[in-house]
Amino acid sequence: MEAYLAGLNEAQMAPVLQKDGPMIVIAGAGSGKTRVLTMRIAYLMSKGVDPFNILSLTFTNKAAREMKKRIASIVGNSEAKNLWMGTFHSIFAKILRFEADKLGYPSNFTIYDTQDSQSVIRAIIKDMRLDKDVYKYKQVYNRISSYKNSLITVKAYFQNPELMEADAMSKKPRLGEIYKAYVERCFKAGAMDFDDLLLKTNELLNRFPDVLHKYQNRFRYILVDEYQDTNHSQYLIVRALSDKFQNICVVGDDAQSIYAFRGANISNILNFQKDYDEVKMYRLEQNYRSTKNIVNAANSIIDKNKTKLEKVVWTANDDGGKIIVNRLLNDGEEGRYVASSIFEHRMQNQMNNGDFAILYRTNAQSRAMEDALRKRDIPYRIYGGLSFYQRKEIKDVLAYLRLILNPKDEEALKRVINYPARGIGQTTMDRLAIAANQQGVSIFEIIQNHQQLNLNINKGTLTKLENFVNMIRNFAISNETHNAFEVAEMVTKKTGLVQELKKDGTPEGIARIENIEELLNGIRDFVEEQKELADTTGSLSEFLEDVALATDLDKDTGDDDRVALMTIHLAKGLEFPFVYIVGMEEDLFPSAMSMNTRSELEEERRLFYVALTRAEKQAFLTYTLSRYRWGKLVDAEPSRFIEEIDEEYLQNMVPTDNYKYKPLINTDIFGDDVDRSKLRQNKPRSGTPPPSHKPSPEQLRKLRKLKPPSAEPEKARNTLDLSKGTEVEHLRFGRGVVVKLEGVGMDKKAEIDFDEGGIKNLLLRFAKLKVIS
DNA sequence: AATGCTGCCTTTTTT
DNA sequence: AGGCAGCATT
Repeated sequence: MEAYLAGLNEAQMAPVLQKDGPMIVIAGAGSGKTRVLTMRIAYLMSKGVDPFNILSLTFTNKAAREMKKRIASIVGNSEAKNLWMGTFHSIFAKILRFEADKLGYPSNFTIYDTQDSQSVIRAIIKDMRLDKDVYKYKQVYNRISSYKNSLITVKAYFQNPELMEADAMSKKPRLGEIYKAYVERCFKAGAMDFDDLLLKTNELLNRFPDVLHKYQNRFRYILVDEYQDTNHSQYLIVRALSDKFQNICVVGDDAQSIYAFRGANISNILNFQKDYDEVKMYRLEQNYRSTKNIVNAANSIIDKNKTKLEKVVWTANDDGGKIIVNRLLNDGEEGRYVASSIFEHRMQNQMNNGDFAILYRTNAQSRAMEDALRKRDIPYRIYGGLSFYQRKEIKDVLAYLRLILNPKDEEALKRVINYPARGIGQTTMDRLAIAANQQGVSIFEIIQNHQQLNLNINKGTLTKLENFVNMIRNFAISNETHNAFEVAEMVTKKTGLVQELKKDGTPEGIARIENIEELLNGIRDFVEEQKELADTTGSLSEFLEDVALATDLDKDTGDDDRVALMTIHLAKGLEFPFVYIVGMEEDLFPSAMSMNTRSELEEERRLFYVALTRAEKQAFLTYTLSRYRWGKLVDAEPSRFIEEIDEEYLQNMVPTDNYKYKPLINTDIFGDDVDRSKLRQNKPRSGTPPPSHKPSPEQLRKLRKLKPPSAEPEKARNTLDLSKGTEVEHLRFGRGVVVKLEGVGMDKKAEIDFDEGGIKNLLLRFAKLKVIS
C-alpha cells in the first residue's frame, strides 16, 4: 500500500481504491471528500493512468489549483501539470477555443460576463421599442439563461408551443424574438456568454461525432466534485464524455445543494445510479471538521427537509461550545457585537483574524459588518459582491484589452470608443450601428471601411474614428511580440485613461488610479506565474480568459491575516474555526423570495446547513429587532431556522452589559404612556391611527432648499435639541439608531448624545436633514 | 457633446 | 441609501 494513503479511514479508502467503473460518493460536510478526490487521482496515476487521460471538474479554480499542488507533492510536479483540472467553464472554454472554427466562432472569442449580456439585452429591448417595464432586462436575461442551461436553443424554443405560451401568458410574447436577436448579436460580436460555454460544448459533442470520440478517448477517467450543483447542461456533457469508458466518479452531498436558482438539478445526484450500470455507492459520514455540538445541530436542521438521501453524519470530535445565539437591536449593533466578539475571542484563544468568518445571506449585509470592523481596526476581506474586476476603471482597461484581441467585441467597443472622451457621440454611434446592421458586419469593420460607404458623418468625426481604430490596431500589432503586462501598460499610458483620472484629482480618481496599478501588478504576477507553472507565455488572451472565469476566491492568496466576509453561497467548501452567521431573520434568511414553495424553502434550509457546517470550533448566530433594508428601518423577526435547531445545542444569550455599547431593549425613554410592543410592529396602532403629518412633495422640495439659520450654522444644522418639544414618534435607544421625525417624513440615522440621566441631543448624521418643531 | 439632475430600482444567491 | 439610466440644459 502506498504510504500517502495511510491517513485515510476505511470509508475513504474504498472509493480511492476502486480504479474503474462508475461510482458515486455521498460525502457529508467535513468528511474529507477533497482528500478522497486527491488521493484517488494520485492512486490512478500510480497505477499507470496517464494524467492526460484524467479530467477533474471542480467547483472553483482555486480548489483545482490546491488539489493539483497536493497531487504534485505526491507524484511530482511535471506529471501533475498534465492533469485536466478546473471548473466546467474554464475547461470547456479551453476546448471550445481549440474547436471554435467548427462552430463558426473565432478561437479568440470573447467571454461576455453577466453585465455584458444584460447590456446587449437592454439594447435589444430598446431597439425593438418594447416597454422596458414589461420586459425587464434582468428578468429576460434570467429567462434566456435558464433556456440555455436546459439546452433549449432558439430553434427549440420556437418549436415548443408550451414555452411560447408560457412567455405570452407572462405578458412577454416577444421573448423568443429577443432571445433570437441576443444570440445573433453575440455571434456577430464573436462572443460567448457563461451559459454558451456549456451549451456550445454540448452542441460540439452532439454535432461532431469525431470530436466526441476524441474527447471520450482523451478523458478516460472523469471526476466531478460538487455533483449536486451541476445543471442539466453540465450533466449532459459529463454523460456524453463518460459514455465510452464509464470511469466516472462523482462526489457530492445532496444536503449541500444550493444552486437550484441557477439551474442546478438535485435529481442529477439522486438519479445517478439509474444513469450507469453497476454503480458503486460510497458514503462518507464521519465529520472531521466540527465539534459534536455543531454536527448534531446541523443534523437536527437538515432533518426537517423531506427531499434527501438518508445518511448520518457523526463525529468523534469534542462536544465543543454550544451555538451562541444573540439578539441585537439593529444591524449597526449587530456589526458592533460581531466585531467585539471577534476581538475578544481572538485575544482569549490566541487566534488569528483569518480564523474568523462572517457569513450572510445577501451581499448588502456586508456594509454594517465592515463599518464595525473598520472602527475596531480589525483587518477583513470581503469576497464577492462588487469584485475588483467589476469596478468601472478596471472594466475600462479590460475592455481595451478585449478589443485588441477581438475587434468585433461590441460591448467592449461601446465602452471605450468615447472614453476618455474623444468626441464620438451617440449620433455617430447610432449611424455606425445602422450601417453595421445593413452590411452585416461589426462596427469596427464599418469604421475601417468607411471610405467605401456613405456614412453621413462629418470629416472631423471620421478622422477621430480613424485614429481610434488605428490605435487599437497598433496595440494589436504590439500584442504579437509582447506579453500581457507590456500590452496592458501600453494601453493605460497611450489611451489617456490614467491621465484622465489624474486630471480629475478627486480622492475617487486617485483610488481608481491605484486600482489600475493594482491591476497591472496582477497582470505582471500572472505573466510570471504562467511562465513558471504552466509553460506558457503569459499572453493577453490567456490573461483575459483567466479574468473572465476567475472568482474572488480564486484570486485570494491567503497571504495576509484577515477576517473573511462572504455570502454563504461563496463559503461552500471552506472552513473556519469561528463562524458568525448574521441576519438570522425571517424574510432575510429564509429569503422572502424563497418561501413560496417547499422546495425553495428546503434549499434555504440546506443553505443554513452549509453555513453552520463551515464552523470548526464555535458558531454564532445573530438576529436583530430591526434593520435597514431598502434604505428604511424595518422590523424583523427571528428566523424559523433558529427554532429548528434542537435546543440542547443552543445557548441563548440575553443581551447583557458585556460589551461597551449596551444592547438596550425596551428602555423606557418617554415613560409609561408609550406602548413599545406596538411601536415594534409595522401595523398602525389599533384604534388611534398614527397622525399623518407627511408633507406634500411640494412642501418637501421647499424644505430641502431651506438654508439653516445663519448663526452657528454647523451646530444648528446638525443638532436637534429635544427640550424644544420636537415631536418624536419613534425612538430607539443606543448608538446609530434611527429616529423618525414627524413632519419630515423620512428616517435618518442619528447618534444620541447622553447627558447624565437622559438624552440631550440627537446628533444627526446627515447634514441635509431639516427638523421642524 | 458634455454635464448635471431626477427618478427609478434595488436586495437572493454566481460561473 | 446608493447607483445608474434617461432626460434636460448648456
